[in-house]
Amino acid sequence: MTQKDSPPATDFIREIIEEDLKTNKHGGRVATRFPPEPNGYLHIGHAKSICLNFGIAAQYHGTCNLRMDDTDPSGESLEYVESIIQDVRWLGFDWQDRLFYASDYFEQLYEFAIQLIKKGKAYVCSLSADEIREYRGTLTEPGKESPYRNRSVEENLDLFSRMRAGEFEDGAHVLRAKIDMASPNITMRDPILYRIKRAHHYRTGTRWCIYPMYDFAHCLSDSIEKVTHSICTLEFENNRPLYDWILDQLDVDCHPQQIEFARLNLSYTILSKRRLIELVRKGYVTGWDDPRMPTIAGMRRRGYTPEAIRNFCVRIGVAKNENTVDMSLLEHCVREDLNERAPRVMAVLRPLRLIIDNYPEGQVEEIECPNHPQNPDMGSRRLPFSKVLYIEQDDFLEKPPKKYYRLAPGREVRLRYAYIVKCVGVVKDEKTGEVKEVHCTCDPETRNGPLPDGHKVEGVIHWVSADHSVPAEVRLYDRLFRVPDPTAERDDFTKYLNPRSLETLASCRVESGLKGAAPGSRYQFERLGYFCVDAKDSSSNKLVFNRIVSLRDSWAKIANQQQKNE
RNA sequence: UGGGGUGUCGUCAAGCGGUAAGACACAGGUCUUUGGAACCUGGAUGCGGAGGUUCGAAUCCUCCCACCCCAGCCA
Repeated sequence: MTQKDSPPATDFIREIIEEDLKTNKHGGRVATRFPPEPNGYLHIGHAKSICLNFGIAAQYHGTCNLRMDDTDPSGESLEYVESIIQDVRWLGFDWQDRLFYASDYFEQLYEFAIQLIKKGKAYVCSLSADEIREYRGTLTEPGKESPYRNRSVEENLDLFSRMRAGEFEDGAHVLRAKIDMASPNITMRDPILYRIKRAHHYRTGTRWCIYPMYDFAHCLSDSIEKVTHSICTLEFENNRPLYDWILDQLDVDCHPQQIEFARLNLSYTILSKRRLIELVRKGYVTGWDDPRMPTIAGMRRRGYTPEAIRNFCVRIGVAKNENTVDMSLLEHCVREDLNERAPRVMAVLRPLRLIIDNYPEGQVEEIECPNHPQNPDMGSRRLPFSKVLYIEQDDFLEKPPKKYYRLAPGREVRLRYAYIVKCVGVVKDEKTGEVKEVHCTCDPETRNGPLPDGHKVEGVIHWVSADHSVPAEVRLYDRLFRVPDPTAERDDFTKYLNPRSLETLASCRVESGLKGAAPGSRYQFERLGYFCVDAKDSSSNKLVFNRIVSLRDSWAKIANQQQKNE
């Protein structure tokens, strides 16, 4: 972690841990774990959990394990494992040699199941899936006991070992805990512990045809790893009695405490694995690392920094309230970080030729430009200035509205770090009326200094020398969805996809120094926003930049209001 | 109509019986060679509602209301 990360705020989980430390509940030990299922990529919601678990471990001098919760072979894969490892590491966390897999515990878990059977606390049930559902009862009605509930220990042992041996069809039997079919908590109505599933597991291959369920595997995995605080999300609150029940029946020397917190929701995006997979599979995005995705991989490619994401996770807090955090807070954290560290650079996204009529043809001056106006330590560079420049199309308007103080006929504007120029003419396309060129004169006295008579120019615009700049493609990314909560209505969330979430600008011009920029490096394009060299598509022949986030644009706000008032 | 949770500013979120932190967003302003950044100011007489206890309640009690989760051989 860097120093600029805010100090970890306290929260109810840390309070519990501090209390436990005070009472020496776990011998002063703090051990957490982050247990993703490798069936999808990690997203910003996982980042909250990662920061919580690893953050707590670091803060209290404990440990945090990375554990693949891979108990359901369907959908799990090595690709996901590798992405998870990469993402957690990229976020800045280290589990040293404690990368674990629930699938590594299959043998132990099986033994625990035997123990349960021997204690008369589990039985093999031969009801069909439909029957089990019927027997389970409803929210308001108690369930019925399975006719197989009172099989003898011997029979259960025999059946269970034959389940493992592959003697039965998928679904023919399950192992169930013998708890209470009348429990008001449905989780406790003889929950299924093991199912027969002939599926290839990405790690254990075909060694197993029975797989433990989450409730059975999770608490025991925690216990095996000697976790002290098992932090999970709210939807598992109903499962906590079962978590405790299983550990209470078995002969284990570690009984972790499960604590639940509210998962993160973010406006203008979705954070459900199922839906993210749908976006990828149906091609709404280019992949898990599409820069519009709320995945760690997507945000990394977009140019977000781990520091910004960690800081965001600190600032959103940890509590039990259902919450939807404003996307603007994430964007704020990204700007805050990048403002400090991104070197400034000149880039013109939508070029408009600006010709300085009174500037000598062929003359080139070197203009000294600081790489960061507030931080001289970041040095400076020299930018070529010449008669023909490119400026931003937005920075010239023939009929400027009120409060517009950029270039317009007869108006003056400062070319950043260079001269003040005055617009003396416009060349338009005869047919379309489109402005093709802007002609200006410049006052040689004003080079990078105040006007001689002291009067100031309000507008400052960025520029690039036509002959000395290089072409680039810039991808302008915006929010993935056009509404704050795409899943609010029951209908298809994809209809709320923002059609303008990506705009590709193919003929941008950037200062030539950017030619050798390393993939992933981040810059502020002056007055526009923060951009990074796309790690996948950019090359020395074809520069490709991603817009990470725009600068706050108070002119856009004014212009918007003016439009509304009309 | 069962059980488990949660309700404090637009959004997060502190508060733990002594008189409503902070952040983002928003609105004004200062400054400015980024309409950026930075800085300043403004906002809940109010804590889901109604009662009660108390000198004193967001904090304790009672009742009510709203929302979320649970009926996968998913996690």
